[in-house]
Amino acid sequence: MRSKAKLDKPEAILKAMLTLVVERGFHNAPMSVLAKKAGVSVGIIYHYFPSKEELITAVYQRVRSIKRAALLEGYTADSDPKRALIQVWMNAYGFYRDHPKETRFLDQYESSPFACIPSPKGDADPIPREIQKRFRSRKRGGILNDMPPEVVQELTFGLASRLAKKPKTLSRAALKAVAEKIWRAISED
Amino acid sequence: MRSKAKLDKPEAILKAMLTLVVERGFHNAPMSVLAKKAGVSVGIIYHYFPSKEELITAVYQRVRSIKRAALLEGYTADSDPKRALIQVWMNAYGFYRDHPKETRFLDQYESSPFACIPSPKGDADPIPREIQKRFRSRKRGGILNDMPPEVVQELTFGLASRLAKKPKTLSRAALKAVAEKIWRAISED
Amino acid sequence: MRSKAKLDKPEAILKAMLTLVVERGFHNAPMSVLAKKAGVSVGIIYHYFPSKEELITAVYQRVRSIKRAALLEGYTADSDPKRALIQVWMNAYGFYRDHPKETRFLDQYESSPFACIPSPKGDADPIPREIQKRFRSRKRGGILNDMPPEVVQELTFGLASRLAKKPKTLSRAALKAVAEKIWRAISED
Amino acid sequence: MRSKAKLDKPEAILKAMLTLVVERGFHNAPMSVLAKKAGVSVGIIYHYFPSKEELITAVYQRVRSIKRAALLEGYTADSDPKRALIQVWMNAYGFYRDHPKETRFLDQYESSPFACIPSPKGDADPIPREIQKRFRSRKRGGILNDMPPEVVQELTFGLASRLAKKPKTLSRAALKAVAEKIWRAISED
DNA sequence: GATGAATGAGTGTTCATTCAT
DNA sequence: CATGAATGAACACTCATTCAT
Repeated sequence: MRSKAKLDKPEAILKAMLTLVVERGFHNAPMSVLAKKAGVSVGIIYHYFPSKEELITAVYQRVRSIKRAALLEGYTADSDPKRALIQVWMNAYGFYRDHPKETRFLDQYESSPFACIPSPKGDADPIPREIQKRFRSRKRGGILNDMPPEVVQELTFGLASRLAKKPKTLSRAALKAVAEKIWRAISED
Repeated sequence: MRSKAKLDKPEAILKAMLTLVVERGFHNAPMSVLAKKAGVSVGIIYHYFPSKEELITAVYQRVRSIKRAALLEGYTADSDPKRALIQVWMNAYGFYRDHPKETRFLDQYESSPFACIPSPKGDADPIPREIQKRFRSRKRGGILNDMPPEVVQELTFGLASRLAKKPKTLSRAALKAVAEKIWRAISED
Repeated sequence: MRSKAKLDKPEAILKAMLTLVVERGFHNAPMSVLAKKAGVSVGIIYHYFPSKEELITAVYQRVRSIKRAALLEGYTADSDPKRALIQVWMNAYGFYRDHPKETRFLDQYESSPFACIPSPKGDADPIPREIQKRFRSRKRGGILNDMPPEVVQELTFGLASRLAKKPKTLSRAALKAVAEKIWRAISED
Repeated sequence: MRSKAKLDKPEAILKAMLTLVVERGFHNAPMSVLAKKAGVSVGIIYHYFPSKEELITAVYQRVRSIKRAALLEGYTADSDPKRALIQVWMNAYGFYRDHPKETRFLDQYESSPFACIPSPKGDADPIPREIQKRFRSRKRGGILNDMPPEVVQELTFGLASRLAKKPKTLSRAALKAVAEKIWRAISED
């Protein structure tokens, strides 16, 4: 049994690429630098990932799934809708706040011509189905008012994402206050 | 008097670069391709712009100033605040809707590590001073409630920008309705 | 008027590649070495040739056309058939003897998996039409006996090519003698 | 006793390399692909062969000895010279016809700069001594006319080799006819 | 014997930039 | 002003070879 911690190379490579892209952009992230940063040889990167492009896509998918998990933390289907919404909203803000690298990476990836084709069905930032179903307009069996769903999504997750990127950190109280306002805007007629 | 306005080469270069970057990303926008697209020689580009990087920065600044003008269209300092806000809000949505290339360029530029150092003071999407002054919390001599200014900005321009990028175009009526909600959220206590 | 001899770069590149391939083989003929040998930069090679593969193909086509011209030197349609054949035969031997590099290149190219697809119609070593027509079996309006045309071609050009590659140079007399034998073999019944 | 003759790994490696080189050329025949094709690991190849180059040389030597055996099949020292020659000639044609991969390999190997140094004395396609001795000019104690031995070899084995590569298969009768002509050319004065 | 992860020098190719014309 | 041939450092990627297991 090796106690050598068995450096997980693909893992190290993904992490190093995330950092590198955030620091220097897709271009300016040469494989040679990546290798050095990850503490591996150039060759081995190609053992685990078929190309730079696919490696970056892999980073993207990894980050997305981490994010998804973070958003849903503590969420239960049976809780009070308002509480649930606020919970997820705070999760979102927290994620972006606590994972600036992941956030910057997502932004960069999603606003580059890369991302256009590969994710045709999923939204760029999809709320998992279950939540989507619940937070619908009353007309359609949900609990919200008639605002278009795009607007709702932007008022919630989109807003959390953008606020989290601002240099100023909002206090827990301020966040709650905003969340309340948002809740009113999307639930009251 | 030459009517060949086409001979404005710097102009042609800037336009071509905008398109190229949107289509192919910063990388994958070689100067040789740019030259062809702009109908000029490679050499002349360097006559007008000292480097690729500065050329891209020039495109960025151009686009920003166009955008700024668009946002303020029809705005007058003496109009009713609510009307004014809604006016600007609609301008913003309209700009993003009608200038998808410019919008994509801005996104790409601002989420790339490029932008980090050069514009340290200016916000990524600043509302011109005059407006900023007016739309402040009542506490600070403005007309809004106590929400932090970042939140206000995101609820207005940020929201307009994100909605404009969605595939679905919102009707004038829907937009108005959203604008009303937003107004309430940022002005009522 | 430049007396600088205006080094013809594509020309220099083709020549250098011919030599390089003969000396070291397709593999082991790196573009960097080629550039040095041709006295140009790596980049300029790609200005004139889209890829290494196409460059090699260009060398091939060039060599083939030089060879063709050499084979036909001194040939006239109205001369005595036997004299004509012997003339061309001697030309062939002479070409291979005097152009060992070109010969080696052709061999290497034509026996590599490269060549398989690109020249589907032309034979690997086609005698120009006009000659082909003339040297046919009597049955088909020519002057030769019934040997299959493949055999005839191999007994003439093929043989010349192989003999020319042997280390020993054959005397003019010996060549004539062989040519006579061949003539008999393909013309007498 | 294991009937799994397949376990002969060196054998499998040699065979796989032969095929690989024919299909893709010396370059483009990576060891990793070879390993997969031969059903072995990369490491084990280096257990049996010191390097790629020596492995290819081993393939070459193997093919040559197979070919030699094929050429001599049915040959006996005491048979009629003309019959013997025709026999060997037909063997040669048959070998090339029936072993296209081996033939292509030999061609490729012998026309590459590989082959130049290692086999300086042996001809590219040597007739075993015994036969060489027999088929000499009468002057030198043999049975042929005065043609240089290179010519004789090319008129016999060389010709067979080239004809066998042509797409058209020659009938047994046609082959016999050609063989007769050749016999005359090299034996009659 | 046997494996295949790991290495890193080497390859073909691109592209920002320069400069003779 | 204007051109585009020319440069060469830098890049993504390959592959013969090694070696810990």
